[in-house]
Amino acid sequence: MSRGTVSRVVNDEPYVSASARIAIEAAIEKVGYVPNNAARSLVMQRSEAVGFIVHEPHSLFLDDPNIGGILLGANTVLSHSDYQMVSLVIDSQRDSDRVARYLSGGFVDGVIIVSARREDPITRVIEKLRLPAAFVGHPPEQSPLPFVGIDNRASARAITERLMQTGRKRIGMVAAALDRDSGADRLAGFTDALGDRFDPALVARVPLYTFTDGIEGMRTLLERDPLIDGVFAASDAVAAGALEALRHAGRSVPGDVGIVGFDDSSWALRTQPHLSTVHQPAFGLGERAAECVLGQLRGEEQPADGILLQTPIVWRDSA
Amino acid sequence: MSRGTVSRVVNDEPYVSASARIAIEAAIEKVGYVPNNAARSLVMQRSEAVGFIVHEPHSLFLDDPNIGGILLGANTVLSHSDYQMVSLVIDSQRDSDRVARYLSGGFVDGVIIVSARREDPITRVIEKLRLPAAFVGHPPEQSPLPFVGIDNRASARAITERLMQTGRKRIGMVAAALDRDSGADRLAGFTDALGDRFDPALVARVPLYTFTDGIEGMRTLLERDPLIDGVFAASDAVAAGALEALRHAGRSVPGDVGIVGFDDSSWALRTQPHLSTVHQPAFGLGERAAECVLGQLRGEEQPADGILLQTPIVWRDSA
DNA sequence: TTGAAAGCGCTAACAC
DNA sequence: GTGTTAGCGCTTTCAA
Repeated sequence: MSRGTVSRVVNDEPYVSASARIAIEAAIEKVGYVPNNAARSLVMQRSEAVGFIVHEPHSLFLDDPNIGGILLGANTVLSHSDYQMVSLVIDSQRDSDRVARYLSGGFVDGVIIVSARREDPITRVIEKLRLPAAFVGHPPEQSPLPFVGIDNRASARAITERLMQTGRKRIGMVAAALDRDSGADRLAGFTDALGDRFDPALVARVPLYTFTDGIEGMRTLLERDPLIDGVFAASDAVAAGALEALRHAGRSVPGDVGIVGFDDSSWALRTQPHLSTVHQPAFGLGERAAECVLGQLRGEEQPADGILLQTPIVWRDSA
Repeated sequence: MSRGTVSRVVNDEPYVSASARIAIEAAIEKVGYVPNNAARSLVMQRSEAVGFIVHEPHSLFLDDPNIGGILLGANTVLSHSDYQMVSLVIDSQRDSDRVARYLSGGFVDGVIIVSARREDPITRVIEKLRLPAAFVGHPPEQSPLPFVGIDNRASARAITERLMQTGRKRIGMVAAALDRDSGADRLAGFTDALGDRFDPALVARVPLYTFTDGIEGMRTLLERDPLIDGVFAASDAVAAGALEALRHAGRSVPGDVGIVGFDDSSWALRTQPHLSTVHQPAFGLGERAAECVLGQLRGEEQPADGILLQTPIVWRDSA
């Protein structure tokens, strides 16, 4: 039998006689033949795989409750269209360069990027290759690449307003990750909501969306104003940390202090009391990003502005 | 210039004149040339990539604090040797088949598997291809493949004994995931430690290592014996759930009840009080698994028995 | 319905 | 030092 006929059998194509098909299938079984995808993707010029790139520092990767949801959402959609999701973790410069090479190589037909950095070689490579892509969160500035995200500013504003409606007088914020769009936008939304009542002294700035930074930030706030009675924490993890600090300081929640978070992650139900927070649709973000890449792969034009998903407020017991 | 010379330049090989090198580099820049890895890996017969396969149901994937650590540990080692880690998530039969095809394709030179299932097509493919592999946790039965893990049984026994030493009289366990080796082994270790004092009625069985199952299990235990004063929870997440149930029941910890967990995950420091638990070296497991695969890639023979890592007890405030 | 042949983009061996 | 050539394992015409 010739290579051509075998290829037809393997790919379930027509124009193969039943006898030949059976003979070849038997032979495949006997020899333990497995097709080589590298060769196939070389000639087909596609790999049927989509990259999922996570660019987070160690500590954050472990702490971030959204990444898992985004990943699962993306995988669900990709899997449904029979694409293999391959996720690539970047946590060093070396990783970054290697992933850039990997993408260049035709190992993936498209890519989903979670939390890209400015000046990332990855972004340049994607633009140069014209690789179908979708960013989750904000795309790098000036980049014409499509993205799916949430409106951090409006969401932060909405939950802060809700907190104000509970009658709190001195409302502060533990602002985190101000070097990133999400962090800066959440602070902006907080400022929007407070308007004239905004007091810069009641904003504690911490580097990351983590539990420990939450403790730290809340301590600072308590030192600056012991009478503080409302807090917007930049994320649920931060809120959980703040709760811990408050407990140590002997303040009750929501009695003495009302506190709200952001993400509606698994943290929200683990704290005591449960957190009032903004729901972040992690799974949905992953799904939409995957659909966006798949759409481009099919040659459909995508909306240039990006897609923003809804972020309902979930009101529980912490405020 | 010929293809050969260009290839030499791209791969930084000797025997290229300075002038040619410069001319070619300029041309590469000008044309925006990017090498095609699929073609390279076809001729080289290797891809410089190692697969990281996670086979967990949705809910567990999000809740399991170890996976992130294992992943990061593996990536660190792989990255250091300039291998690309590509992680593949399986959460459906369809995923499983597709990953099996992916592995067959020469897209990866080796593979690390976290929590494989028996009768998984993945395992068969790996054996058939003789793909260098390492399992994290227990390998499937009868499989000669190397693995790295911990001694769940001995660790469970050790922490239970420690709990007994605090003078508790009625010690129970919230046992989870008994369909998996880790879950079954932890229960066995608990039984070992108690010896004659073991009372089957004081074991609550729940399906998963989750917070909610922890609540459930603890409730059951409380119903069966309201005077229970010591609990070994099969994981920290389970312990956190148990703590929640205890709080609702008005029991103090460690006053009325002493409780210990397993994993030493981020849960352990988020609960109130902090958990006494068994440290699971997630990062180290990932590192060793990666080293094991890399070793095979270099042609070194690996220990057939598997590697067990140490699991020190971390004693805090919950018991 | 099948076989033969070309070629995907690259590396490696060998000649020049 | 550099060009030439022969594949890597597959799909895809095109002829038979």
